[in-house]
This record gives sequence, C-alpha cells and structure tokens, in this order.
Amino acid sequence: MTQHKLQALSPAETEILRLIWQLDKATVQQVCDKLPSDRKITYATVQTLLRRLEKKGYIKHETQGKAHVFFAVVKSEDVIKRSVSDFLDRMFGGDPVPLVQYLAEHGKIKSDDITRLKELIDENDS
Amino acid sequence: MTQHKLQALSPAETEILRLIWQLDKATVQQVCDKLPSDRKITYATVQTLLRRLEKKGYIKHETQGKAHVFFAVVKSEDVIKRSVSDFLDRMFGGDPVPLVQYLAEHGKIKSDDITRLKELIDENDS
DNA sequence: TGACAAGTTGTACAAATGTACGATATAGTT
DNA sequence: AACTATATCGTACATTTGTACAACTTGTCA
Repeated sequence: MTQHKLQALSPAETEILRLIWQLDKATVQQVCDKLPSDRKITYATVQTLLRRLEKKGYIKHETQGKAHVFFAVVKSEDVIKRSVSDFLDRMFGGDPVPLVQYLAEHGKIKSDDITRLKELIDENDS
Repeated sequence: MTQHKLQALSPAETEILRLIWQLDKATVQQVCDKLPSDRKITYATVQTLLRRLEKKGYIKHETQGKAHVFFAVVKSEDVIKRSVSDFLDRMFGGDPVPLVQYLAEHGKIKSDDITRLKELIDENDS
C-alpha cells in the first residue's frame, strides 16, 4: 500500500491525465498536440492542469533540456476504478448493469463486442 | 424539440436529480430520506441543490401545503446519454468497450448479465 | 555571444461547487 | 388566536475549476 488518499480529479484534469497515460511520457507541447482538434484550450491552460495534477500527486516530471517531461505516478487502473465507481454511484446508484444496458441499447457497443467480452470473461474467470 | 442547451450538472446535483427521477415527485424531506445513510449532508444543502437544479431547468416544483414538491422536467434518458458520453470521452477517449471490459474484469458485471444483455440486443436490433 | 524561440513561473480572476446558517413565513394543532 | 414544527428564502463563504496572460529564463543556432 503506497497510495494514500489522492485529491479528487476534476474533469479537465482527468482529460489530461488520460493523455499522459496514453503518451507514457510527455511535454506540455505533446499533450497539446494529442488533444482532439475541437478541444480549444491554450498551451498555458494545459500547463496549469499539469501543474495541478502534479501538486495533487498524480504525475511527476523530470527536466529535459528546458522542458518538463511529465509522467504518471498512479496506475490508470486505480484511478479508473475510483472514477467509474463514483460515476456509477452518482448516475445509477452503483448498479453497473443499467449502464451497460444503456450502452447496448444506444448502439455504443455491438453484439459482437459483447460476444468477445463474454469469451474474455469466461476464459479469465473460470 | 423542446429542449435547449441545459447547463451542465455538477456531481452533487446529478446525485440529487437521480433521486428525483427515482421518487418521481418529492419534497426536500423525501429526497433527504432517500439519501444513503452514509451521505452526510444537511437538509439545507439538499434544498440548495434542488433550487439550483430548478434554476438550471432540470426540475420544477409545485406547492403542496407549505412544502415544495419537485419533479423532473427532463428525461433521464437524455441526461444519462450526455453524462455517459462525457464520462466516456474524458476517461476512455470515447470508446465504450474498455469501460465494459473494465466492468467485466472487475467483477462488476457477471457473465450471466452479459448473456442476458446480448439476447436483449439481438432481439431488439435485428 | 547575442538574439530568438520555446519553456516555465507567478499570478489572476470569474464562475461554479459544496456546504450551510439565520430569518422569515405558514399550515395545522390546541 | 397563539404556538409550534416545518418550510422556504436570502445569503454567505471557502474551495475548486477552467482558463489564460505577462514576465522571466534558458537552450540553441547563426
């Protein structure tokens, strides 16, 4: 047990942290580049969010040339777990089935996806 | 098209709105009673959240005796849709499959649930 | 070695959020 | 009619959040 109570993530911070996981290591610039093009947000803002993520203990940085290279120091697993759990509580009172059902009904996931998932579960958990 | 752009819901507001849907119609008191017992939050706070939900256009109220009876004026469908979508974007870059996979891997949903869901989809969408 | 481009740092600031108190109004009971 | 329990209303207030500018710093290339 290394991990104590991390401060909550704001939505914008979550968005950025996800990109850090995705990139593994990244400068402010690289994070900016990874943002979807419709996400209008300045370099300075991304920088602030990274600073806050660091202060909250989700990431750290090392210096490379004049730039900071940020990297996560929390496992995405753990953060996702908490986030999903919170979301589920808030939106569905904690029951995940309605969520999946919702996803299914709205074509977010297809029958095939589900088949594959079921296989995955049955393997992994028998 | 009756529905314009509703202001975003905060987590706490979402939590309360869900209870309103659940109760169909409810006074502040009834919402308080419906809260999980570990959720320490005063009557006054619930009241404020309901007021804000009303100002944001998610609920309305009628007066009954001296109390206000609140009820939703937005379909849960629509709100859930947007919320799930936002959450998915932030956390998984919009791809729902990893979410479901996560739920599966962490025993949140069971193989049986999935089988049932698949049936549901195949029926409903063939 | 000096200028420039690209970084970081300090700081700001309005709005939203979570939380709640105190004052006032009122339905219902005695 | 007075009292009381219960509501609402107005207001508050510390934090967090989203967003970003201006100033200072420093590799790097000519």
